[in-house]
Amino acid sequence: MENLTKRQKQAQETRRVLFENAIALFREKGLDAVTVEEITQRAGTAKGSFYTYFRTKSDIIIEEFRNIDEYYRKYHRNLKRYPDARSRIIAFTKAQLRQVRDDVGIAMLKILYATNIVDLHADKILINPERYLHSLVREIVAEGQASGEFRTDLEADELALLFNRSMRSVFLDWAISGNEWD
Amino acid sequence: MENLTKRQKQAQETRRVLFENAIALFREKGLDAVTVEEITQRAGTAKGSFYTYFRTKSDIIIEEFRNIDEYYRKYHRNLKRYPDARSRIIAFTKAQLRQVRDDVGIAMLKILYATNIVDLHADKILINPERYLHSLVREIVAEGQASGEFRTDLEADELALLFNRSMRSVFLDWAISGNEWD
DNA sequence: TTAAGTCATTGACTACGGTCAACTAAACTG
DNA sequence: CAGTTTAGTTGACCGTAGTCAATGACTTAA
Repeated sequence: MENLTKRQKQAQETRRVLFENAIALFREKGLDAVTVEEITQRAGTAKGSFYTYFRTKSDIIIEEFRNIDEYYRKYHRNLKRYPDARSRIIAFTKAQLRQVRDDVGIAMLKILYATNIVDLHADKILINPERYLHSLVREIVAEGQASGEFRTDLEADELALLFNRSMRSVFLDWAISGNEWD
Repeated sequence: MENLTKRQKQAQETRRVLFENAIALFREKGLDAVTVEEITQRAGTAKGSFYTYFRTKSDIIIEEFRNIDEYYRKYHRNLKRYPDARSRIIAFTKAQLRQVRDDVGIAMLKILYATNIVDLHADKILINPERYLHSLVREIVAEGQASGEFRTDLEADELALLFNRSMRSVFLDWAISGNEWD
């Protein structure tokens, strides 16, 4: 962190300022109501600089979302309190629903799904099995299979994929409808 | 159809010509590579006219998709050949997968999902339970419940919703990934 | 027939996302 | 240290989606 040249430090700082102003503005007014020019003005840079650090306006959202795996890492410890795989997966499901509803929010959810669908070059973070989220679910599933709680006619990987896909479908419906909740 | 004034007939014709040229161009080059100006030029109208009849460029896709319920209406008759609800729902699932893969295509699928998520004012055709698709599935489910093939601890409506949501999640993953298929 | 009213049509215009050649200051090099 | 290279920054510029005030052909009513 400290063996950076003055130039690199400044570049990092520019990036940081752009990112933070962008997030703040998006939270205030939503992605569509914020222009890139507005972001760069508030950050005190030129419009072009934004595109030095981010491919598109919605890249900001993807980047913010990437931080969210942190949440799951923390939550992981919590799970040990539950005695069996069944109650763990239920607790996890509830936590995920709560987290998406309250922390991520519908605006960000919409942008995430839309960007992942439309943008050919975006990193497909929603379906990427490298994500911590996936290995966490896979782990619970494998435990459940070992203890005989879950079916074993499918690989743990595959079962975890199906589980995550189900969650995605719930979020998709929520993103489309824009209200109702269970 | 025939008690229209000359003006109304012409308006309808303008709309038709715009729609057909738009669809043709989208099939040739894809939504993003086609400009609205290009569509209106080929249709022999001014750009503004496009927006008299369609709210946005992608509205065309939504309108085209609405015709697709026709497919399910036709398919419905086909289902009587299958003896029980279980084989019917399996046949229907296969038909739907095939139809989306071959007839709808990934490009249109992407636009459909993205528009339904992003556009607040778009009609939410994907999750609208008024669609023929929904009542078809609901019917098969109800039959299966009556014959004891399917669980009855959930309403037929609810089970049909879950079924359709599952299908959507498969299509969503396909739309995001842009390739692999099972 | 004619005058008033309506509404499809038009294209110049705005606004915004994204590009890129020029600029400049920092970083190397000898 | 001066000369050269590198890379972060800039803002004028481009292309396109979507808007809207003006137009005039069609409709209606008298």
